[in-house]
Amino acid sequence: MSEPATLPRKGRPRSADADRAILDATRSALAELGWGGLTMGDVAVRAGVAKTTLYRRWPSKNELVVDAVAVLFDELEMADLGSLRADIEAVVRQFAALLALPESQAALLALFAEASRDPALRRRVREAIIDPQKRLVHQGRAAAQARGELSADTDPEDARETVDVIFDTIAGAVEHRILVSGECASAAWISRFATLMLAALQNPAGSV
Amino acid sequence: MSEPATLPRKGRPRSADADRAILDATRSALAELGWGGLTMGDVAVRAGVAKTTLYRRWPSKNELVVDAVAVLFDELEMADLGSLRADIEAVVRQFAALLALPESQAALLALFAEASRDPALRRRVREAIIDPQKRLVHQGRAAAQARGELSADTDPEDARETVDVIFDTIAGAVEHRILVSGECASAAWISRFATLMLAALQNPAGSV
Amino acid sequence: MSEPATLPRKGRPRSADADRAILDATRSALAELGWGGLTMGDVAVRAGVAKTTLYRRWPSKNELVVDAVAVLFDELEMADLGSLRADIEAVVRQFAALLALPESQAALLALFAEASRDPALRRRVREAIIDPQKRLVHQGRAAAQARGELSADTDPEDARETVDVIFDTIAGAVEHRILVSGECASAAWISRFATLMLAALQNPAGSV
Amino acid sequence: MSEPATLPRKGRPRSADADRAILDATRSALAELGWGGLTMGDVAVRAGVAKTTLYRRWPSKNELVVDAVAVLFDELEMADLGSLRADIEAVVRQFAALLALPESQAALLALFAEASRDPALRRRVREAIIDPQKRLVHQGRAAAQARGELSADTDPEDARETVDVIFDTIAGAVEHRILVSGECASAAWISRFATLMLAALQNPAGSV
DNA sequence: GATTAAACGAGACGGTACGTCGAGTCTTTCG
DNA sequence: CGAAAGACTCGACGTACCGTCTCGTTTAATC
Repeated sequence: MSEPATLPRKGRPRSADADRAILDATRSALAELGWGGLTMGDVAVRAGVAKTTLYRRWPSKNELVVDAVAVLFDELEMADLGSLRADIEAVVRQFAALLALPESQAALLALFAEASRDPALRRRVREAIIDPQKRLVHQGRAAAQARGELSADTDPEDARETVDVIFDTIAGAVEHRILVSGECASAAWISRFATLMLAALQNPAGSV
Repeated sequence: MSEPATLPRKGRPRSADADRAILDATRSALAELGWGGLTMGDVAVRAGVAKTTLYRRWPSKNELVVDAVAVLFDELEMADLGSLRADIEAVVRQFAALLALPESQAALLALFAEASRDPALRRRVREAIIDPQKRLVHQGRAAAQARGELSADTDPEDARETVDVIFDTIAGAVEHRILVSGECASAAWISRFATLMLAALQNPAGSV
Repeated sequence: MSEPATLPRKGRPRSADADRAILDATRSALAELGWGGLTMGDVAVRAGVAKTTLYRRWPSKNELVVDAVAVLFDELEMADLGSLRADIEAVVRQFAALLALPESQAALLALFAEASRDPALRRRVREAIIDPQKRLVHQGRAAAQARGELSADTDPEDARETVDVIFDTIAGAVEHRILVSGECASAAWISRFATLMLAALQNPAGSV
Repeated sequence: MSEPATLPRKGRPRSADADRAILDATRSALAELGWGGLTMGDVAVRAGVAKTTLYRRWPSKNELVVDAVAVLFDELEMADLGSLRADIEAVVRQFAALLALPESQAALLALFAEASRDPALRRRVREAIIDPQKRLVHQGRAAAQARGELSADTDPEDARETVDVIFDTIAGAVEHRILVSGECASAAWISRFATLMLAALQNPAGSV
């Protein structure tokens, strides 16, 4: 959760085992029971830990789930596969697979829902989960520019906002498909979506 | 909840006022307290109605909220403004405004979250809220084709799937922007997004 | 607990069965587990009732136990046995038997202990349990005076205070013997105590 | 707690300051919060001591309170004031004053209550608190016999039992008056009670 | 003066019960 | 019969203490 090298505080130190067991228990309970069925008491039992121990570390279900789920997103990566289309399809496939996991399925939407009322939680979700993924767009664009598939950026500020819109679009489309519609992201859908994005990215002057 | 013209049963008829009062109360409670803070008891009190009355009409919190929120989406419409860009921007603006309302803000995500575990609810949400909006894409494409901005469909099946992807992309981008990121959809963002979509739609063979 | 004939209020009336079951459960739990081992949750389970139902009627363990125990004291009575000694021994024997019951044993002291910090509870205990027993002293004195064993009262105020002291002495001696010392009130002890009291009562001017 | 001259073991010796601070803290916490409100953690904090230190000395709340309270009773003494009445009144006054202290008020009854379920504790309470006070009765009787106010003992066994009953009666009456009824032991009440006891003691043949 | 073993503070730990709250059902009386 | 009122069961909540358990840190007696 934070500074790895905290000076040795007084008293009995917190058990690292407990931390791990709790997060694991949270993920498995989440997958089995969904957000609504997830209870702190149950997580404590699964983790073989007292409820108090759980509350000592996380003030509420929300923060616990953020931490339990955030780690899943760290595995996303942008592998340079030689073409922009291949890269886009790969990252969409990864993201779709992640959202299709039962533990993220229920957790993410509920987390977003809670976050919509709790600015602190929203910040936490964005910092721990959302924003880190923008790096994927940056990496993909840089690779494509190196290959000559995309033109170079002119204005850095403009580039940043472009990245934002592209990220919103890709993330949003997959989220909507998987989480909202509840349909799977088939190869055909991914291909079609990649086609759409390629056209969009390679023809920036489509307007006016 | 349904059959508008049920034959007049025996005994005291159900009060139509109550229905209206309950849905209004649900929406306002939702806006004030969010999904988590919404209680059936509170809705009953706000509506000046007994809890029993409430349960007599809706079997649970979820279905009640679906009905309370669904009506908001009926107001979306695709006005032909003379150009595809204008039409896209207009519909995105409407959708963004809708999602920015406090009562939908909290409700939608929570509804989607519940739906992710409850197939019946998911179907209900899709039928009442999501799918009806695809008509907007159909209307917009038809108008643009009439204007010559887009080429005509060749294969109807292909067209259907294309509409799906486009709908997923537009809806998803706005949802992500507003609900997940929690940022407003500024005029600049909308313009940028419209540019992206125009490029995508008008250059279908962007790949290879 | 209160007016037997409350006008029929609206809503579902409280279940009389529940009241009875709860008080019975309280007494049996008390006898088995003692005050310290008595938990509201356990009482609820034994009574086949939800914890909420229990709290709806009694705000805390204390008041519940007062009500559960008070009824035991209603059975005490002063039977005119023909002599003051016999009457004293009989009432002491009854009181001792009552205090020796496992359910009163633990409950009374704990109740008195709580009452020592809570004036409202103390009043409740006195009104429901203690003071009603003073009637026994009054009855016994009246009978003895009728028999000529005791001289008649001269000053009614003086008589009242005398009754108080006698009551304090008798009740206190038995309480101390049973509850504090934890020894049984054997026939020998009762006889000896009766002798002491007779001497005290029949020689009011023992001092100078 | 015991053996004043334990052989000096190795390692750091226990702090005598801590012992004192803990007992003081216990008494003051008891007076302020009563038995129910007394927590080990709070005592530890008040005493400026770790909870561990506390448990290292006393196995539980009960034993701690016994020790904390017992000392108060050591101050009771029977001063030979020249007449049995004066002696009785003096000792009753002392005892009443002791029971009126807020720290004993709450502690004693709760202690008795606990003891009623825990034979070990009961023994401890009797040995540390109750029985030592019987010496007062012995002393008073001896003095009165020396003065000729009371006849000499004939049978030592009979004398022992007589002392027991007298002690039960005096202690019980004061306990009931102060702890159970919650009324103060006024000079008038003490005088009246002394009269009663004098009559009882000086007319042993009241029966038959 | 160094060693050493126990006492110490701090505080995390597994538990148990607390009293409250919301969901959804059931049982009254009134209109 | 519908509606209002409110009691009902159930189960999770988050808190408070319990008594135990590490930790790292004194502190006196012994070597």
